[in-house]
Amino acid sequence: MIFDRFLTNRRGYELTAEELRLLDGAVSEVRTIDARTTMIEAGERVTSSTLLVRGFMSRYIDDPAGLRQLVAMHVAGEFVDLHAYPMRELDHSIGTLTSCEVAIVPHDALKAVLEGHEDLSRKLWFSTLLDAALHRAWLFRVGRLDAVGRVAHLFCEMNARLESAGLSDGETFQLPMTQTDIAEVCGLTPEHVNRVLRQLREGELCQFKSGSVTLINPAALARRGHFDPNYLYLKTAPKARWTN
Amino acid sequence: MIFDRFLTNRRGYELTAEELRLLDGAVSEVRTIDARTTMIEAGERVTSSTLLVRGFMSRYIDDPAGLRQLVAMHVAGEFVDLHAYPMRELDHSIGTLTSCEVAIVPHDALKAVLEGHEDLSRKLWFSTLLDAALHRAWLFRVGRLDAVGRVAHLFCEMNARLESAGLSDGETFQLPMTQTDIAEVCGLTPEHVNRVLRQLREGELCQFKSGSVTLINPAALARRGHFDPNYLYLKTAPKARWTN
DNA sequence: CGAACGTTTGAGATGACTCAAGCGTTGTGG
DNA sequence: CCACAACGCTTGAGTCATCTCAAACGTTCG
Repeated sequence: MIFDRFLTNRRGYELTAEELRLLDGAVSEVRTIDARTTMIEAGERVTSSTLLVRGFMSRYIDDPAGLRQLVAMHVAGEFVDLHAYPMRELDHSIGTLTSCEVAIVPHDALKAVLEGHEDLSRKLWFSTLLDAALHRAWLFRVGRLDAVGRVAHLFCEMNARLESAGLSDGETFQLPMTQTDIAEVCGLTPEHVNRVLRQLREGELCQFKSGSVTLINPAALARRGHFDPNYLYLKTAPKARWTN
Repeated sequence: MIFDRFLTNRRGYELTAEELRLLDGAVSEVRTIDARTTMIEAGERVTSSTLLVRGFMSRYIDDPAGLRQLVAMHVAGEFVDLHAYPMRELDHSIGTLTSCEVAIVPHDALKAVLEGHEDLSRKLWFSTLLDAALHRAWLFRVGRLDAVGRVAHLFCEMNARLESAGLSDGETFQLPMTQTDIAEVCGLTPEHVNRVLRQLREGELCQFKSGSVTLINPAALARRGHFDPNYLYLKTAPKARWTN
């Protein structure tokens, strides 16, 4: 069941068995993509969307001047570019961080499946708006938090999302990003991210080492990052108690 | 015709006369809201969406610590919170900048109208994803540009959007924001915005005075703000030639 | 073994912030 | 109709967070 993890633990949007079957039936192909590969280039016309089955992907805006800003991270179970279905072409690029397994859903097949299934359509619509909600939280992060707060916020978010996907125990999880990736998420320089990580470690809030995060004091980390998981629309809050 | 301006000048998404009629028919009420009023508080359950007919609105995230980050600006002709239709409750607040005229579209009525109208549904879906594309561009702005670049980018975007709405001649337009509003969009302090505006004026790029922007050198301003209007999905590019 | 890449650390520069004060405008109530 | 409060704008001085540039180190992989 390819779509097994899709929209699990989301308030009122979980798929029925029938809907799961429909989406699985729309998959044309499952394939593997190497790590650090561009899957879709900004401006490309797209005729299928991609469900991430295993691995980590990111979406990013590249500037002619060479500036890069990550605008989204994706974990297993998420639709990476479902927004390409209504939009047809993308304003940003999409690539893998790790080696990834992805399921391809042609837009023709998707259209056929959605015909007459208004509930499922709304759930898919919702899932693209969830990404928008994350964009907003990311805006708050880079617009209003200091460097330590930004990284703390990112780690809290990834923990919550990975926990929902069954990929974090609420304490330790794989996050295969380089310090440069973190910098491109947080609007910082890689050097400064390095110093920030040391501060988080020395402050005994969390540890980041070779693509793996350990939360030492999750509540304090959440406080430091002004993190409130509400924007994730989860049914059950992350295990770690965020509110104090 | 309330929806007259909705999705005009968007590549391949303009409404047919029939669709326009359908949407207009779903409006339950048109009313006026005072300036500087909160229309929807974050976390509220919402059962209708709002088309902005006249005026300026903003969406923002407020933090318990008092930090505020604007995540969207809205101009006449835009659906301010159509995403509330699939999402049911919002992760952010919505308020007016100026006095506004808004059209209320109850979700029941909307649902009835969309039943069987897959094309219109996709256009509405698209319009919510357009907001997400703007979020991404805003992320690039605050994550990767310096203060002057951020304000320049904002002015370029607002010019392009207002031009599409028939509210900018490509040179001068109303933008009824305070310097504090601009700061809350750009992730800056109001004092620094003041200095940035002086720099833009003295560099003869643009002028901002009592809620009105005048572009003096639009091409140079766009360059300074690394502005590329592609993410707006416009059919016709803004009048000012952005590419040098 | 060497190249490429990611991480770590340092020193110095600087852009943006903080705090503080003064000015102009607007709206309002006495 | 004036006075004053509230608000937004402007400017200055000093501080600090983050950046830039540079170098060195570790690890991985061909």
